Amino acid sequence: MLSREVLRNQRERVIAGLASRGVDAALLARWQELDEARRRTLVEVEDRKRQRNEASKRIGELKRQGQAAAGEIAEVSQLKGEIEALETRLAEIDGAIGGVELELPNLPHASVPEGADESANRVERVVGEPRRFDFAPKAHWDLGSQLGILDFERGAKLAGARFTVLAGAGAQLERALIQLMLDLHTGEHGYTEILPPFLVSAEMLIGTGQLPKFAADLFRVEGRDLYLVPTAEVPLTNLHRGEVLDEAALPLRYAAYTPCFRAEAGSHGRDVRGLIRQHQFDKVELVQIAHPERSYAALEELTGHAERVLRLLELPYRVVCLSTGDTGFAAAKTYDLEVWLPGQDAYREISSCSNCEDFQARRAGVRYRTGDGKTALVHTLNGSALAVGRTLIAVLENCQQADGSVGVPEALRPYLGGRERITAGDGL
RNA sequence: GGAGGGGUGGCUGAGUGGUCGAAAGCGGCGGUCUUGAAAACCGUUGGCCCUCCGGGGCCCGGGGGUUCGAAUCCCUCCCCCUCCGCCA
Repeated sequence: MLSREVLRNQRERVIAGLASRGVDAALLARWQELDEARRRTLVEVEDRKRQRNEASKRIGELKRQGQAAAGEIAEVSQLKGEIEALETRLAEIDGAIGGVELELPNLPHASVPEGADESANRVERVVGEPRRFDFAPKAHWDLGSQLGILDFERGAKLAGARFTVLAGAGAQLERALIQLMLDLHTGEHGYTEILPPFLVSAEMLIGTGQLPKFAADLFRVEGRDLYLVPTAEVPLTNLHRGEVLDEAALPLRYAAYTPCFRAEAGSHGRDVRGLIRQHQFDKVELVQIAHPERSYAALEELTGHAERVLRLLELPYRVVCLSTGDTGFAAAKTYDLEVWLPGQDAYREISSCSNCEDFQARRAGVRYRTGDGKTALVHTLNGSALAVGRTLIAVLENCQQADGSVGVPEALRPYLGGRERITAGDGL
């Protein structure tokens, strides 16, 4: 949510920012109309209430003195009707303006490249060099199937398309990656590990911005106000919902492993093969709740923490700053980490690190107390570090050998009982 | 799933229809005293919204109702606690 103060008083910035993200200008005009109506009505209803309160007070005094108060009672009765009507109107306006506000995306940071889609994204740096193969590298779906560690058929049998079974060394590799990432972030990067609920209420999803706009991407539990988490960002960012935090405690850093569940109604036909786009995948997520003055430094730091995993695994990647049109709903600035996948001869997204500034904090009511005793909204950041399924893909494709086996990266071996190689027969 | 008891300010806790945004204590902040600190004493101490910057409105778990008037009465939802049942 954008602040009403900004929406009212920084018109040009808001118009330009929303336009660069492809938001219809009519939505903003509608907001302005509602805001004016709301304030008019509020002043009116509050004036009536003041009159009513004064009259009620007089009634109390008169009654205590044993005097009649018929005139005052009639006055209040009259005011009551007026107040009711005004409050009904105010509630309608509030509902409407709140609805508009929940649909408005965050404004992009000044450093974000302008553009309608990913073609305008800016490559910040390229790290590591794609390995040269002296054989034709396979895609992970062939590699994994042949090793018996990825079973797409049985995944589909159990739950349908976009579900996969990991078996044997595949399942162990997934678990090892999770462990490696959590150990790194908690041990070296100062994050507190959290194991949150995997189901959350609609309120939490409104807090982080998935609802009300993107309900179609979520799995909902039938008959309940509960959703499967699409990312641990949701429970982690909402962890301090409604709280006033101690300024000295900032930034708070949280890391969590969760499975993530995405219905992704709009993705039919994209990445249908392999593990890239699944209804269920594992992710280790980082969240920082930061002081507003230090949130952009925190974004660089957090992105570095995600990169650290790729470096440890010796996977080539690049860092991309998303353009205004490609940046997600809640974010002001996002870096994507794209890992090199030799099987697809392309860089593919493996992490997304965002500064949401106060956009989510306003929705979720996360504040801190300032030096002068006031409260102010925190800034929230989140990043995948990393998407585990895609990391597994990257390991398989980058570390594959001519004979179809896969070498285990050095850093991962302690988590796999010293195993150096995955070969046929290590799965189903 | 069944039975009962509760949700009041940073915390403990009083308040059962009117001057209650709310006693008291603790904590916090400021001051007096002190070489300094503690103790003692005095004062102060919630949030949100609107504003013609004078002020005004709202908030006692959420929502609704009764009433001229609700922290207080009624309905409903949520959460917490105790006991029983079930269960990993």
